[in-house]
Amino acid sequence: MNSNVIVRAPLHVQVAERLRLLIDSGELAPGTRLNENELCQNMGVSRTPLREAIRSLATEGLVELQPNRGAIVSVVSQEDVTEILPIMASLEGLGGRLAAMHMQTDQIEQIRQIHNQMVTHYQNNEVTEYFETNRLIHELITEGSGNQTLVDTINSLSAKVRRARFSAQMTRESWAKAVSEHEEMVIALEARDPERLEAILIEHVETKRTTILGSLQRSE
Amino acid sequence: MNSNVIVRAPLHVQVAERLRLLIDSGELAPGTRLNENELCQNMGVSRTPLREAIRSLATEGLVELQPNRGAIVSVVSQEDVTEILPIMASLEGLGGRLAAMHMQTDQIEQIRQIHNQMVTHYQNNEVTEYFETNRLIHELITEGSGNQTLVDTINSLSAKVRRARFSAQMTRESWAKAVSEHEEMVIALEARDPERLEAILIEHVETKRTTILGSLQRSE
DNA sequence: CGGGTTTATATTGCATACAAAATACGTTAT
DNA sequence: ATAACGTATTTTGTATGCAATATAAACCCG
Repeated sequence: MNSNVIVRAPLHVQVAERLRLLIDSGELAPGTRLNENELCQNMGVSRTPLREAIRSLATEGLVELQPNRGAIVSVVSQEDVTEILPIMASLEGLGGRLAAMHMQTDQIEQIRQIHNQMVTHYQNNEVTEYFETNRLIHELITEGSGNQTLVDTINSLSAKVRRARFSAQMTRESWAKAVSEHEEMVIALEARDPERLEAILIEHVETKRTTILGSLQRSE
Repeated sequence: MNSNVIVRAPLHVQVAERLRLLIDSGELAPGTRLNENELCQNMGVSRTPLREAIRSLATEGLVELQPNRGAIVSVVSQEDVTEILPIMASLEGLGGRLAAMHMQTDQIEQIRQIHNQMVTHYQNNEVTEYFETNRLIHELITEGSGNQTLVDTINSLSAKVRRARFSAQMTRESWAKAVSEHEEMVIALEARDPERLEAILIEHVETKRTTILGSLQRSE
């Protein structure tokens, strides 16, 4: 009998994870060339698993392969974000609708608590903590849909938008609006009102879109 | 000056394409083990590019990696389909809404023509041709959204459902319903009515869901 | 004869080696 | 001085080889 065999993840998976982190943190900025030898030395692996990892990231869309010239960290353009946000709106809306139907009461209570934390961070002007709790709430609602494929799809899209790093600069105004929408979200969830939660989430992403485009305007 | 340089795709890309075809056609059935040596010999390449291709397919979800035991063609379960269809509904709905706003008149006319062909195939009971024209119409509408990310996302999900091969057996009744919904779709598109087209598309995927689940019931 | 253990074989995982292409560099010619 | 060419170096692409793990087979013992 051995039911709990320990299978440590293959190297190429570990490497892919690490690369994902480096890209997500911005340590590997968009447009950066991935030099295989260099990365191999840094991570202490041979080129084979590294290259396998790069191929994976390429199909994920995180890097772009240039034949005979290696891979670069893919750049997320304004157009990309413009394309992605409406999709996110639909999907988050769907997730919210399903969550309002399926979530357990204690799970909803948990979200309420995290939401309250988020509001505190907002009031204290703690941007990083705000974004983190914000992200967590969206994640929990989506997971509350019970639809893993939906969670994966949203995550993959969300990662790209996040990497664009347009969202850092909110105006006081749009930030307030976002928080009030979040308040409404939790209320709709507590009332288990699928249609309402869906509508709010769609509206919420729309707010985000406006914020991002506004920030792009200002930065030109 | 050389603007039309011939860059032939890297081996691992070609191999991935070929594998995708084999899986999609059912030649490599779900659950089949991918033996590296065997495939290498068949395709006349070494293991390195083959393995890179397999990694790509794994992140696409077409195959499943089992550490130290290679890869198997992933099996699309009933649960998977149940998860995917609501997502498809949302996304196709979104695509339709955008398409109704953006598509050119001649593009809409083209869809009308293909639609008429499809109806003929329906009347002549030509199942294969029906499915093909059907698929083409959905593809054209989605592409009409002008949102490439949306097209890609839908295609990736759609591929999985198609691979499940539940949809082959429609009842006369559900087939008729599907055709009539398609008729409404084209009408809404010609009227450039975004909300209506979106609603029909969502309803249409719901019909598909019912059909598939019904076919699953019967096959038990 | 059957269950379990050992041994052999096959298969995957990773590293290295070689080939081809691209980039960088230096030289020459204008 | 600069542009263009050719060579050297780096970097990527592919193949092969070795180690580790899993599967299959043979064997032993009850």
